[in-house]
Amino acid sequence: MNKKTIIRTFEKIALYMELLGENHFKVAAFRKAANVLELDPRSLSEMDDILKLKGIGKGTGAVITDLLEKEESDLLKELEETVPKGLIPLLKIPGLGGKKIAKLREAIGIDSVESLRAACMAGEVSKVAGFGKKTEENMLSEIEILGTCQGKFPHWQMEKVVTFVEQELRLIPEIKHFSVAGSYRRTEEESSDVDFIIVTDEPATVREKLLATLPLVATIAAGDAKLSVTLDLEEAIDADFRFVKADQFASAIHHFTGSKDHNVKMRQLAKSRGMKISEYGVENEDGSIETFDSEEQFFAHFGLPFIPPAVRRNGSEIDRVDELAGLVAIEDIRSDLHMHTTWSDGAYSIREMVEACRAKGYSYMVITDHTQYLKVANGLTPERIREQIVEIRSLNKEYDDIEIFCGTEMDILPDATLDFDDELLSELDFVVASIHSNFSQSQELIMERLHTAMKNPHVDMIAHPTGRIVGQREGYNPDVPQLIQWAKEYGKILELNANPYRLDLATDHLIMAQEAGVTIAINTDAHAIEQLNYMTTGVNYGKKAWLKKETVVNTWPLDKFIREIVRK
DNA sequence: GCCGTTTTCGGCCCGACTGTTTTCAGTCG
Repeated sequence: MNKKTIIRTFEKIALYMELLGENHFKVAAFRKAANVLELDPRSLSEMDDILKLKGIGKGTGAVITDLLEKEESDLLKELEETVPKGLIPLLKIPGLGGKKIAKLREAIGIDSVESLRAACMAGEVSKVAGFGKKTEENMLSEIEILGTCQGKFPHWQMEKVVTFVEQELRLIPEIKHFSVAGSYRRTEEESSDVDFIIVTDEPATVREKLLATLPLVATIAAGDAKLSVTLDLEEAIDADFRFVKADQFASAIHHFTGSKDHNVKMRQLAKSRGMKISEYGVENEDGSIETFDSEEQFFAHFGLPFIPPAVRRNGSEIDRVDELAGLVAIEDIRSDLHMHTTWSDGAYSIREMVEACRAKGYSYMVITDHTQYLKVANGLTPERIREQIVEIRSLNKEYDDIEIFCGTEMDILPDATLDFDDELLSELDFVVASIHSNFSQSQELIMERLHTAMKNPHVDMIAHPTGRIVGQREGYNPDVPQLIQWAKEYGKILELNANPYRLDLATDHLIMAQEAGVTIAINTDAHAIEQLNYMTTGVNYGKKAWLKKETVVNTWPLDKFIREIVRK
């Protein structure tokens, strides 16, 4: 028995109870119990007091005892026997929750999406008390689009949506100010929808203009306080717009940035002090409403420092505010250690990349073009990289405000050898090693390849360690804990690749790496000047893992970088 | 179902919108 199984059992129980239309506090209690275990850093064997945890009581405790003693839960078994499995997808239909599903099941025996579709078409649903013609029609059309809706969209895809919507919003003069909120603002890897806060005194006008100009699949809700639509872009994506007055903005942006758990925790905190948080402000005990000029002031009202959106996750961040000051911030970044030029598959010359990095105020940078194995990327042969070294050394003499290091992004070959020999590697200042081929090899082989790179004394960093593309491919599935252990053992840097397609390593692995004392570099892997801006996304993503400034190599001053990395 | 320096019952975060109702329940974020 392990913790994950217990957590999943609680979640299943909650799901089944929801389908039965159970009291939602009861459902929430099981979800909360799952959450309590999730948040506890200890493994099951390290927890001798699991039944005494806050949030675990008689009912949830009995489930744990069952699982520990006989590997299964009587309660879950009973629920699985009573609740038809076909009901579960019904919860995905917008507008349909536990209560309504329970009612439909009771009244006309609905037990699956298929039977609901049939009942709607036969007009049986509208005969059930509390259901009308409109509900029936809506359900039917929701069932039709159920399969086509993707659900989650990666951050890089959302970025395009956000940019598009922002352009439209700027064209509406009645909008005084706006900001994206929600999971996108928190730099979540994936989002299911996109939220905007709009400051306006004329919500109805703005609403009508948005309805007229945005490409729409459907309008979900349209009131004076909010507009919910499904946008007709490359994919159908839901968007929420909230209309507020200028003085409500700070509270609204906080509220709609979430996360849900962060908000719950903030509200509990407020409540314990006799205050009440809503999206419009903070209500004091005497009923007066306080508003704020900024989110900073909002947090200050509760004696808290500004909590960056990226770290607003499960609520535990509120107990960790003392650590915030030490977290990596974009202002701390002094360099980018991974980028490409026209020498391989980049779009700009070395000089152009240097100028761009100078414009960012970096004090050092590394040019890391691909190596010969990667023919599609015009990878450098030993001869060409030696020429490149000469060019970089000479260019470096022209600048006294930035140090340009000679590096490489060397391929780790499928046969677990490296693309350059040690003699050549020793001529470089910084060596990045990475896998770009044969992703489908066994984990054993993949790890052998990574081990070769790790053991090589000239290699400084492993780039995009898992090879994943968010929402598109899993990568080559390395044993990351083992990789972290090697990084510690051989003193190698692991990368947080800031390209929004990659975000690799992922949050949980970054946490693990930092705990193990492994250094991280946040790099853009830029193939063009604009992509150097990925650094912001990368840093925000790193905050999710509570990466400290000193953990992140490219926040180090130049002399420390030379001392500990280049001359190592 | 869980919790309690307001402690064994009554509340649990809060508000908008919709569709069904004639004052509100359900759903959603």
